[in-house]
Amino acid sequence: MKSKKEIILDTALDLFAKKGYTATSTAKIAKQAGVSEGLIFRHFSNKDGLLNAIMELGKEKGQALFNLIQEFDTAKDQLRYILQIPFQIPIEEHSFWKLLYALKWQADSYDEEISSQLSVELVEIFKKLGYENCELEASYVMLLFDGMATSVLLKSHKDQKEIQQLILKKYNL
Amino acid sequence: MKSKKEIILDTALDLFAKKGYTATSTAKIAKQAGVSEGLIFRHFSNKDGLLNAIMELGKEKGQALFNLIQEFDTAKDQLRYILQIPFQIPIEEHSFWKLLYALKWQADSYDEEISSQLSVELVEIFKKLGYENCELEASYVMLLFDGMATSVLLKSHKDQKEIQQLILKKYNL
DNA sequence: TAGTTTTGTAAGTGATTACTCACTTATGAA
DNA sequence: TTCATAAGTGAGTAATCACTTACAAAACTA
Repeated sequence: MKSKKEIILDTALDLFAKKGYTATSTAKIAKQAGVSEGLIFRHFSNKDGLLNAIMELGKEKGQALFNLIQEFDTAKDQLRYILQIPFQIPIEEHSFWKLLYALKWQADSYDEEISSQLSVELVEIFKKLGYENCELEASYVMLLFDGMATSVLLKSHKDQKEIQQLILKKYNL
Repeated sequence: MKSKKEIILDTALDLFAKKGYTATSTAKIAKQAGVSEGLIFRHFSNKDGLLNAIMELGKEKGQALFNLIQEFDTAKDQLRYILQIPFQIPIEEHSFWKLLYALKWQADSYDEEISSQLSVELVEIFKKLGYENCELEASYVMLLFDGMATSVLLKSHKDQKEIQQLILKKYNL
């Protein structure tokens, strides 16, 4: 059984992802979570602290996805894995990724840490694959990665398998 | 000289793009614009009406960019033009596009009209270019387009010329 | 010039905001 | 049992929210 703290975290993530951070009041979170509003501030220093806790938990799950890159032996396999990450984001984690991507457009972004790490790994992969301008090709894939994630998180799900195939084909994977 | 109505529109766009729609109060808009808060509601029915007026003005400017597609004779020239649109968004229109992309992650999106039109044109272009699966290739370019725009609007400006070149090269343009 | 409309302001409105406070209840160790 | 701490509540707080009202200045029209 989930603790009330966990319920608050889940509910806040759900509402932040659906309605946006500023558009979600602590009163609404408390009501939907079935707890008193005061309890939110017992567990978290303030509304920002609640958001930070959510992003910290989500980042750990995201990190797990990226750590798997190293498990693949060849650069080709690693690239194939990276290019399909956006399409395999678990349903249960959709809210977190949606919130992460929505927050990118506000002042403070939470995704720089993760994305810069991915960028570094991509450069290494393209070096191994013998590409001319590895940094540039990595930047392109980062851009493609953002586009894929946006498509998965916002658009309909029907053509995604085909698009995924097309992208892998473009990199001879 | 700009009318106070125009100053309100400019100021609201600036703040909405920087801080987000819900995080920007009508009081802050009035203060930065140097007008009374009441004047906002004299010119616009409510805060949503103000946003709608901004998006309507911006959409016209955006439409002008897309209408230029038809000015090019060959499918190749049209595709070349489309692929560089995100890189040539005027500085003065950055706020509008940033707001448009930020709002995509909230409930109601304003960009479907524009993007669906672009999608249709891309399918036609790929038909003319003899591509196998034109709808799929168009979806891919739409996704790429989103990634490019995001990169231009949020990231540093230094590598963008090179990325633009790379993308054109990938389509033999 | 007189009358009408438009543009603008200052001071409000009730509702909602994030957050606090005093207090009660549950948990667990000695 | 006792005592300390953690978990939880409900009723507050001042500030801010979107929006309204009453009224004045300015601009247009006859």
